[in-house]
Amino acid sequence: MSLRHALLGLLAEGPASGYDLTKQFEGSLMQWAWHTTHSHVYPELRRMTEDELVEVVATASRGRKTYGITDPGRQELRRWLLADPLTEEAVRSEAALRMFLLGNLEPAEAIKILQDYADRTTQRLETMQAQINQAPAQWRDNPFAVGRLVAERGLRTLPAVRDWALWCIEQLSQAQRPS
Amino acid sequence: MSLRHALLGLLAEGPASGYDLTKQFEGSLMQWAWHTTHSHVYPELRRMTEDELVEVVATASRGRKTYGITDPGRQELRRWLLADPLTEEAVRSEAALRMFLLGNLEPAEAIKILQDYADRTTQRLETMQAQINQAPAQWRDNPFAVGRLVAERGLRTLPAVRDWALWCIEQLSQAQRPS
DNA sequence: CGCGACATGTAAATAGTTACATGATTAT
DNA sequence: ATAATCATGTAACTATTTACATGTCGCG
Repeated sequence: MSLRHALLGLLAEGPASGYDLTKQFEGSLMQWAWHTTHSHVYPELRRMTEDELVEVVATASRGRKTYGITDPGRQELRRWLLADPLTEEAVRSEAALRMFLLGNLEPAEAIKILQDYADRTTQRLETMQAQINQAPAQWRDNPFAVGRLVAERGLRTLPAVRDWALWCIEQLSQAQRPS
Repeated sequence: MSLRHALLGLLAEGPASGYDLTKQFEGSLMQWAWHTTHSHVYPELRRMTEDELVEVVATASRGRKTYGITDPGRQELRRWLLADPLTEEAVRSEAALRMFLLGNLEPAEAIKILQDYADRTTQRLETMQAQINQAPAQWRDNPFAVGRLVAERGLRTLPAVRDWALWCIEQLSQAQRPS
């Protein structure tokens, strides 16, 4: 139930509406840590209100409801952040799965997919770098800022991923497919 | 519905039972590409049989049923592997999410979590390296072997992840937390 | 004969996606 | 006025997890 903690974490920075929170997911969170949609966010906020982890602190036009984190909410966030050492991430990546099964294609087909992947990885890296450069120094120079550390993670892992894809292409080009 | 394709991909290598397939997930697939449990595998195999993507090719003692991929199954696997360029992975990583929200803890607490994470990453890298070294050369030297390319991905991304965690620790140690 | 690994399943609950549905406000 | 964006929700479906449940075979 990590959506709940993601929302608590964002609300710990300050009050926000379901709409705002959804936008934050679409911004950076989605790319690096967690993905969701408004259809899941709204009901979850309602349940969290029932559980008294958040509360409606303001209502505005267009039915906008601003939520704030409560004390029990902060406690729960802290509890979760400090909980058991991250038991190893039950990874679920469609990209990795395809890579796993690439041997089922002809070398030329596999190479094309890897090349696309490498290209898109390079683009993603460039976009990230640009985003970081354009961000206010206040965020860029503050390791406590939400998402700052995770952004750096992208800068450091994407090149490794790209190099891996290029290495794969080399291997597949040289190899004769064994029967 | 990638579990279906994961199963097709594994069955493309040769017939196997639900039990065998679950074990394969617990082995390498789980760590890098996809995670599942037998409770999901068995019903999915039944549905895939109904859809004629796989068929029972043998039954043995203890109720063991060996499944084989059918021609439509191979077609579907191929279709999926060649489908639309991997639209960017809707990431969902509890580890990354915690990192995202680490700013909510005291620096010392955050540093401890990052240090644990770095340590576990190092261990994981060592384990992987050992696994690859111990694997038969037949697998190690064949880029078409199932999981061979993905294993290499681990070797190349884990050091970047570890270095990232260490970098974070440095940042947090130096920084004064802004109000 | 008893234990561990083999082997398969179902049921109940939770989580997540996609499609449907509605309406208000703001800028052009 | 009309389009874009703001803003919220529900419904139906699919996927996933956890717990329950059962029984077999081979080895010591």
